[in-house]
Amino acid sequence: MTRPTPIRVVLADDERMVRTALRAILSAEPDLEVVGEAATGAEAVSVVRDLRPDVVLMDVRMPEVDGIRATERILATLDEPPRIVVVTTFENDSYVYDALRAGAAGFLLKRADADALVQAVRLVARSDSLLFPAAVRTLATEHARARPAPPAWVAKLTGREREVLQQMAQGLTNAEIARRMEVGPATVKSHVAAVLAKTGTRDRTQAVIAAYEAGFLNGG
Amino acid sequence: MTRPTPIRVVLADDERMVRTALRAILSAEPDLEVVGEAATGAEAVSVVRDLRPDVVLMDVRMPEVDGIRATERILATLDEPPRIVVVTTFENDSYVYDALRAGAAGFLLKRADADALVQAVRLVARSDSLLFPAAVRTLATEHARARPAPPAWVAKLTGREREVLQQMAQGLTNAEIARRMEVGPATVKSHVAAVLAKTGTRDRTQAVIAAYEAGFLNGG
DNA sequence: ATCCGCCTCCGCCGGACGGGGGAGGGCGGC
DNA sequence: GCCGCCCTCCCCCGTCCGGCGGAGGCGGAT
Repeated sequence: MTRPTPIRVVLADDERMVRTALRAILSAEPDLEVVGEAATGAEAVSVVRDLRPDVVLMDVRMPEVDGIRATERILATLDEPPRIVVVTTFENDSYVYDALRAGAAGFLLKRADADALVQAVRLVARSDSLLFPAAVRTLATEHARARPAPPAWVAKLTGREREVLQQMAQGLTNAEIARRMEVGPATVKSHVAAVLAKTGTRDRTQAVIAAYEAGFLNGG
Repeated sequence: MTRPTPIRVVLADDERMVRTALRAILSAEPDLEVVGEAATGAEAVSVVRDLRPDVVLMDVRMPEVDGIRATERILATLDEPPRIVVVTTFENDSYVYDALRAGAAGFLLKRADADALVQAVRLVARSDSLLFPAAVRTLATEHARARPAPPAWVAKLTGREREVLQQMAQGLTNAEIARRMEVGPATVKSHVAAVLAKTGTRDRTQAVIAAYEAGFLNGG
């Protein structure tokens, strides 16, 4: 169960104190060995290239090149890249998502206790697991809807116009919408006309398309 | 470093062999204790309610109530719920996403080795970390476009009909489509009629909606 | 050789749609 | 009080749309 060769770790963080602390924690474990350190992203890339560690603990915030970019570069240029664990201070950091995209094997908070840190390193070193804090659940459940900026017209619609557009997007005719909203067909026509004007579209089909692409629908 | 009370684990899997294997692996560790087992999702909920374990290893596929639903129920009903690790056989399982949504603390593959299993249990037991295999990266980067199975009508459309539907989804009129495709307006009308028939819709707006919801568009 | 599916077009018709212009009432702000 | 916004509804009219039925050509399958 004890492995012959220890897990080789590189630390990348611009603060010396952090590196020292991490080294102290990891060195206490017989199966872990800190083989190198880096204070910038650029340095991290070259150090990793030279030392070929099994795991890298990578701070997100670093001079010159940040941890995310350094991660991308390492994974893109090395044949058998190390597992990279991205480390940050704040949980709600948007870096969580960036780290995922960059190909990081894990994401750790600096406030994680020593125990969790050590186990995280061991885990990523030899399994294909990813390791992320609770924040990713938010991203996943909110469907990570990276809204590309909702078009201006959305705010300009009145309440009734919104309702009408919703129904249009269900494929209903004006008459059907009128029945559902318990108003006259002429009223619906007015609202539809207003929607077309504000969305800059010429017919209901284009308006529905605009609604879809604006992410205007509730539970799309 | 050794904790006074062991981590209490409950196993939920409908196959006895799997439970036995898991129990064997976990029992070999002095700091882990398997306190109960369940063969169905419903049983899992009640067992967990009674025994209050620290960690639950939950199979996705189980009779009566599947692992995902069982997870939801446990997390919804208990005040201090255990960390739940969802276990499955296939990595590309859509269950990965469901597990995230349900609030699972981790996701493990049955082919994971004993070492990874044990460490995963230890990790989730006392940190707020989530643990997921590489599959989540795909979900995250592909923006988790959970295709709900492309409707049958997609395959039934002829080449021309597809083209026409694409243009319809751009908000073009029949005349415009005719010009772009360099055919007569009557031809386009025929294709549109065919599209409406095959999609089971009554007008172009509904057809476009169907196209959007089917993920029919190229780079939507 | 025949059949069938696909693409191409035709005419006719009723209904839905969208543009234009207008009108009355309610409600809040200046 | 008056103005402005919103919601409600009205008429007219031209256009687009979709349903109906039909037709010819072309190519692959049997």
